[in-house]
Amino acid sequence: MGKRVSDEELADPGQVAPIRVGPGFRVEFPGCDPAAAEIAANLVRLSSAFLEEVDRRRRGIANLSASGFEALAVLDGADEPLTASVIAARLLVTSASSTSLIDTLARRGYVVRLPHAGDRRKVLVQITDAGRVVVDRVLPVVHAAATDAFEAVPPAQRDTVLEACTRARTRLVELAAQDVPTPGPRVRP
Amino acid sequence: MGKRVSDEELADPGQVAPIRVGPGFRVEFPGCDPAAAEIAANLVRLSSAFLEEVDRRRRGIANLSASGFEALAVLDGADEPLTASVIAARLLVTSASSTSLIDTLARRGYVVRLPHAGDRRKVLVQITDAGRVVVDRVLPVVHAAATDAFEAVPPAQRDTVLEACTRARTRLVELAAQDVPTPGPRVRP
DNA sequence: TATTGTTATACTCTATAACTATA
DNA sequence: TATAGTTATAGAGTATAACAATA
Repeated sequence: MGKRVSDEELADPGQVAPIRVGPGFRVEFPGCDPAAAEIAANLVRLSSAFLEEVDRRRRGIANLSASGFEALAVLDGADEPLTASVIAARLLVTSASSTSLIDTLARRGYVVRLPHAGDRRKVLVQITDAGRVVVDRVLPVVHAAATDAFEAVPPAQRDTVLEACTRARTRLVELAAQDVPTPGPRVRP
Repeated sequence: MGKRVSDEELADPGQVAPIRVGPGFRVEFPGCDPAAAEIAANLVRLSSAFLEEVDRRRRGIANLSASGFEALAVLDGADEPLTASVIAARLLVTSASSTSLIDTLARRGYVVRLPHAGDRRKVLVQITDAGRVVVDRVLPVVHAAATDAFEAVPPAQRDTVLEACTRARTRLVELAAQDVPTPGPRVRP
């Protein structure tokens, strides 16, 4: 039978409303800001909807994961072969994951491994012509999806969104350097 | 040796700047909007940074994937047992993935499977007390992370961000219903 | 000794397809 | 026949740990 789509998936009546939290939020989660929760929920939902659309458009181009496309784009943009560890760092994955990702790309003929002249422990990963063809087809698809999705946002709102994103990311960089805080308990409704 | 962190990860000088596209964008990707590309990049980056922080805070609570936590939250919020297919629909996964997810949750004692009284093909999934304990610990962590990350966004900007998110999501719902467009070619710089 | 990359192990998640038991 | 859920299969991704070659 394979993939089945259940009832709920068809429930969207064409109207998209902002995700809001209920009126009991402040009581249920003392010390938490309902407006912040709403911003977070809406941003995450939007990001995943956008990535889904990108993925849908990308599907026909090559059978690669998001990381696979990203690695190719990084290699194409670098204009020179990169070591496995540099790729791992750019993609924020472990060296082991990087190895398996490069394995996949090499198996498909999108990259080749070259010995590093100066340091024979290192491996240089070079994008092939076939890999460049994939990048040339993928990047326009991604940017077209962005254009289609965000041209609905008026220019006046764009700077505000960019600034808000930057503020929040700045805060997240700080938070990541701190210990995990213990939040107050949930007060069940 | 295990997980190693490479040089580049330490490269952040404490300053977070908006992600911008280069001046050659319009030439390289004809018909695409550089401002849209910037919005998209910044939103996706922010969303993933936020989810990473949530994941970091969530790690100590239970050894579950994001889908695992989400499924528990859905079951907790529903206030009644849900069928496997309803869970699959809420989480936007296939019925097969739902089965394996429920397997994992059941193995850990966070849910139990019950027979459905009316329709013996169906399986009801019920959250256990142990599962509720996990939800009670996870939700405050998520909302605290949102509060910490987004309190840096001034209230005046919040409504704008929410509105922009909703506009873009509306557009993405429309796009998802259309055929994948063929974008113009990339003009290599 | 430290570092680079690979391998080994184990688990999760994904998708598709076939299968069962019901309806 | 159609539906609900499971199982089978195959692939990709994750993390941790151990390892060989090289520095």
